Amino acid sequence: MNKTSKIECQACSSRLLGILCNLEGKALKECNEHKTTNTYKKGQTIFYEGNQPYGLYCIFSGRVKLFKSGVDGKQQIVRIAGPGDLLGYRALFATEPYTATAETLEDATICCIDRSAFFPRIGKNPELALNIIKKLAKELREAEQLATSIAQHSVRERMAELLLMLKETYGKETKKGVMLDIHLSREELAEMIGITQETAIRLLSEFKSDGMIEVREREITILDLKALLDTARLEI
Amino acid sequence: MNKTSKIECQACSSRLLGILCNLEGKALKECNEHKTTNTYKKGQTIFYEGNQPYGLYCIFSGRVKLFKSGVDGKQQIVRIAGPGDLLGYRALFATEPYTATAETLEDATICCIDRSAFFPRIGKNPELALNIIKKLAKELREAEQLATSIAQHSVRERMAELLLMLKETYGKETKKGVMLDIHLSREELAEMIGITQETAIRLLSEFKSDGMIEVREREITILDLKALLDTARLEI
DNA sequence: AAAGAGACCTGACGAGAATCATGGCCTTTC
DNA sequence: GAAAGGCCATGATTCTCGTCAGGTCTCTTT
Repeated sequence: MNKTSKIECQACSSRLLGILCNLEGKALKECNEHKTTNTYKKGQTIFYEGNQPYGLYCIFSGRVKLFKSGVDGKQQIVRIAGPGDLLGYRALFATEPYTATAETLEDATICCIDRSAFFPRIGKNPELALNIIKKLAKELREAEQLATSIAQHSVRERMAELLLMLKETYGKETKKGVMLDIHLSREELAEMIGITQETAIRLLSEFKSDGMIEVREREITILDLKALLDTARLEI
Repeated sequence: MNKTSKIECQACSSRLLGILCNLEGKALKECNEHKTTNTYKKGQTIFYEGNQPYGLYCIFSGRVKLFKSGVDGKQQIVRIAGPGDLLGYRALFATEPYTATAETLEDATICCIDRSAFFPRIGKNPELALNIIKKLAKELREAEQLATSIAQHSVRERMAELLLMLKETYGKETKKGVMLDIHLSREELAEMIGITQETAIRLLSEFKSDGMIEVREREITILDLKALLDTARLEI
């Protein structure tokens, strides 16, 4: 992690993507004054599960995975965040320690806003409060969906679901099909849906030989969307 | 479901337990004027997954389970709510349809506040907004915890965890140990942790013969807390 | 009293997925 | 250039837990 020249909130295009999109004027200036900008290499940890939050992280560039560690070192990825997303706000608002570890999936630039500069803003800015509420509501739905999926679906169904979910956020149309523009290892894919690395590899091989996807290195392209939807057994 | 004589928010002791605890004066009066009070028999449905929310439910008495239905009718209970808790606010704020079905576990009295009377309040009342944020943050943590638990822990560990979790909210100290003051069927216990009814029954029998718990009908008493903690393999 | 429904309990069996083990390929490091 | 380590791949084996099937008990209905 390195401190770099500060990114100015006022001119930050990433900010407009996330919760802080409605901040302006004085509020924005104040945020800007109470923050530092850091760069991280791929694989670096931003904060650890169990630590006390002392600030709010706002991603300028790069992607970050949030995961919980189990007893035997096994990890469960609960969320992937990108530009404009905030990190650690759940813990901050619940005034609890972090319940997950944040680690960069790629080289990243991330700002850290001092908690004392941010917290009081919520009361003064209804739009900000509503944005936070909406974001939390969305993440709650997704978390409940994940739990239900792990509990009720087979590993094959879950892998198909995962690819479809990744497509929503990272899908890029190409001539062949929809390419997933995010590089995750087989192990990380596995950790998102609570299966082992070996099983994930086997499933991807199956999907590949079934002609549903194409895999080159870590780049996955969905060739047959309909077959994948059938495999996921999702209604609609 | 029956309409009954309205419960006055101003005099409602259950309200103080939940998100609406800070409401007062004019705001409270307005809420009170735009709501109806209904009574439900045990096992009745309050709202269905997929429906559009048109109001906010506030529990006066009784307990409610929220669950998602899977493809083959299998249910996943995502939360249990009681007096003072709000229902359906996640969907309301995310402006989505309900993502779970709400059904009473006991006879219950529940008020329904018109959405148009509640929504604008958030902007005007920072404490209310902060309460909602905190509640969502807490539920998000619990949902992520559930997903991780189902993904990483054995059924035996999960059942021990579940009993410990129920103890936090519903535990009543008795001479023998801590009695869980909530009546759930074996199937409902199973649906909370993503296992089958048969497995749940087997596990409870095991726990009983190991002397960790005592079971009389649907009343479970924890006799050996330490053993249960060991079984759950939770790090304190 | 008989019949039916619903919750609880137990046993046998087998599929699904984890675990263990091994090898290949590629990149990094010395 | 050899060694080491990370990631991917595949086979063999193990075992957890779901499925199926049958049975008891209680309570309600006819």
